[in-house]
Amino acid sequence: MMVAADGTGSMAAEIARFRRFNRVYTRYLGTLREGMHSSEFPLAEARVLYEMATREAPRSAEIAVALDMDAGYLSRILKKFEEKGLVRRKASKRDARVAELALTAKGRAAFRKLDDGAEEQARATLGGLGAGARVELLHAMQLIERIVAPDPEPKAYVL
Amino acid sequence: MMVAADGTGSMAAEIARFRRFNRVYTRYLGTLREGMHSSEFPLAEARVLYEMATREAPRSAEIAVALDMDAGYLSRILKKFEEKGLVRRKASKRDARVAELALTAKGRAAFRKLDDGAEEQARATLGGLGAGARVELLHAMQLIERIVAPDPEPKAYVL
DNA sequence: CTAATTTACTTGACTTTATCAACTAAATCG
DNA sequence: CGATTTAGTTGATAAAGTCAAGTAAATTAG
Repeated sequence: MMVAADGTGSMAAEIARFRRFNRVYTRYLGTLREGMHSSEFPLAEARVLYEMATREAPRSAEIAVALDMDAGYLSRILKKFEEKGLVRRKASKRDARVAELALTAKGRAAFRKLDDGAEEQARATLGGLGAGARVELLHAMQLIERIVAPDPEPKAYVL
Repeated sequence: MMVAADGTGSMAAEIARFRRFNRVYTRYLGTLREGMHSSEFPLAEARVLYEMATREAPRSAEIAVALDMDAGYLSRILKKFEEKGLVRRKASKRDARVAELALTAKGRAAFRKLDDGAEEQARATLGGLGAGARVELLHAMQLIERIVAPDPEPKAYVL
């Protein structure tokens, strides 16, 4: 029986490669040592800031969905941000249940700093690459993104 | 001035794409909700199990390096595993400082379960794809892996 | 050979993160 | 109106993760 004599690879081999990528990439992202090399904000907070900064009129529920994050947890983060003067919350006139969120100037500044850091880091990685490799890399990322982005399922097993 | 009228993209655009991939992928991996949909082991523990299961004679320091994980934290995880009967630790005859680690039968069983889950999950993702897309995806992953794997730097800013 | 250093890992002492259920309060539906 | 649903907050913990100090064995230097 002839299986995968071409470049296709057996299903088992494909699965192994897929999984290896996840391991390598989580390692690359530092998933296992949150905060260890303490950047100013832990990832969750940074991402909340990001969502706030890139939305017109951010609302808690939106952010929670976007980040797949517990609402209570998010609420506390937002409270903390408010105490630090990064975020303003005020009840919507329309619907008094919803809090209209906004970054303060200070919040925007904090975000900008993070954003610059991320930009810098990305630049450093891409910069060491050569135009060809860069194009390939970006192409690869876009491809993966298209496959993976629409999947809302929690991936419990990055192993 | 003509910039990137081909498919190349400006540097800024490339950076944006690179960063978006990281955001999408961390979301996909569920980085922001560790344990939320409680799988049997939190990611850190699962990965430790993985390292143990895939090494000949695992040692604590090796695993800590492989996973970029705090040694103290790892020590506790190992202790917990030992208490649960998943791991055996005994001092090396050679060097009494180093603990020779080994999975017990129970530990191997626990790993197998996780491993099967991961396999299953990977299979589900790949299975919904069609041979062509699958080949492309794996190819893309391999490419990214090659670029990213050798980089030991902690990526603080996935933003 | 002994004393200082280094290596390998463990422990104490916390701080942060994260979860989940219970709880207000406002809006909507029947 | 009363019953639900929706939005977000809180209490109560649990779990994760960090960092420094500590123990003990091995290595190195004098």
